[in-house]
Amino acid sequence: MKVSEQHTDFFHQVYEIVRLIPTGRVTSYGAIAKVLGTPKSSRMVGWAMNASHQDPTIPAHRVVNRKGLLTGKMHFETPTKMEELLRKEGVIVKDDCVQDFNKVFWDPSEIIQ
DNA sequence: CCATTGACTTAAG
DNA sequence: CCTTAAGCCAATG
Repeated sequence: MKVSEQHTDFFHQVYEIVRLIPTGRVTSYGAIAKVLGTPKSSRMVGWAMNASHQDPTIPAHRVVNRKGLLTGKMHFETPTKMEELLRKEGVIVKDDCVQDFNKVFWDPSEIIQ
């Protein structure tokens, strides 16, 4: 494997997990980072999302911060695209914040078991 | 090469 | 719940 690629293994693993997020559910950057074994590298998850534009199959709108705040909405095609997509999937969004975050939150560690 | 930034999180006060 | 501070590391200037 070549290491001097644009995407590291970390990025690739982030993409895989994000793709596995069920419709109508969301998860956090930290949860993903934790599953990957680097809980302190949640920023890199966010950076991976920023680079995920190269791959449209990645539902980046299902990834929010630990408070359920749509911090990355401004990086979409339009600032409102993220919450529009979430609402379409049944996620209640109020003031850029996911309501009932505890209910819709999806822990990536469930698929690892 | 050094400094700053950023779709973050945790701990402590 | 709010503010600081620290940790994290790729990307950018």
